Amino acid sequence: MPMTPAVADRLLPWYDRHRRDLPWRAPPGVTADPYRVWLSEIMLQQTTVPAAAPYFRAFTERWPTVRDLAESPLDDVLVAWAGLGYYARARNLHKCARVVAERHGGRFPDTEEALLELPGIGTYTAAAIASIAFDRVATVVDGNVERVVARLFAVEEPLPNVKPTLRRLAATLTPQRRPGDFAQAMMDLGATVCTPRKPRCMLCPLAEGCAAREAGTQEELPRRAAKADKPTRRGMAFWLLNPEGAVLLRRRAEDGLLGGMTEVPSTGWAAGPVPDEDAAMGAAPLPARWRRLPGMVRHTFSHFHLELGVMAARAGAGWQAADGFWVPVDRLGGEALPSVMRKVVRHALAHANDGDGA
DNA sequence: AATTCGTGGAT
DNA sequence: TATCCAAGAAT
Repeated sequence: MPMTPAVADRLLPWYDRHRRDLPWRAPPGVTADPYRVWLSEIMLQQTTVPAAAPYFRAFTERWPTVRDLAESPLDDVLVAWAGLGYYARARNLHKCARVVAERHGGRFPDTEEALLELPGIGTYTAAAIASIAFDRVATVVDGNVERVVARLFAVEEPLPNVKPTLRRLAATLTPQRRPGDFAQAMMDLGATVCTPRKPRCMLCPLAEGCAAREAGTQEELPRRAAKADKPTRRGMAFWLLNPEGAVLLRRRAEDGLLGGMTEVPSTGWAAGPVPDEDAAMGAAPLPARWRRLPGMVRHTFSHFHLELGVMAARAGAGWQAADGFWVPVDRLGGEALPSVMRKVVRHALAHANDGDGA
């Protein structure tokens, strides 16, 4: 068993020496802006630091305060979030900003309990904001902390079932002083030293007393239950270009996969083969001289693979689709196009001149 | 309680 | 190429 009270006493000095300078971090000793802490924590949910950093810079430059964000239309937020994934985060981010602006006077609540009531803020994020922005004693448990704790105590039971146990063990480590720094130190340790593969135990301030290291199981912990394999869904997308050089797009449903985002019209995505050209016609946004482009767009979502065939056609002047809108190809950067749809755009443009596609 | 929800880098 | 997985939340 590690000497739990000593963990923070060893980790905080390590943090003071190795603390990473991340875009959302205030200088040492300076109180963090709760808005920036909140924004970064939402962006970092299931997302790497390198992926989130440029989005964080763009958001804080464009929306310096939570009120600025609250006053912005949701669609602008979705455009800015496009490419970062898990788009419910962006919808909840906007919703949360409005709640904070309208019901909390533009200031984030300063307790875990109150933070938990806000959209998009769960147990992890509430604890992170409370500790980092408000110096509240809170147990912050993310994937890094789970890994560090599982190794420190040599917990053999697999995730995710063992999560409650890991949380209880983490709570025994949480210090009364500098809880925010301790939380960030645990996460930094997990990100840079106690890494998923090849942990650098020689550099670890907690190596002494680490039960997994003593048992030699540090590279095996934490164990994880086997994951279900991803099925493959397929569909056909429709690339329709009008005489002005604009492409037909539409908005996805507000909820569910890619909710509220912009898409190239397509058939549904389902198990089975890519629809043949005749079958796809029934789902085409408009009748036209549709032609199958060579190749396929492949993309992997959180829980399934997608293979998308692409058909292309030219629209006549003045054509309109019931639920679609036209966007000039050179202005697609201003649309809320998720990564999979940017792949479709790239594929269509790449093959636009293979025959009559363009 | 088990599913759903993205993306891209590392290995 | 295939798999893993990263500062999780909502339902």
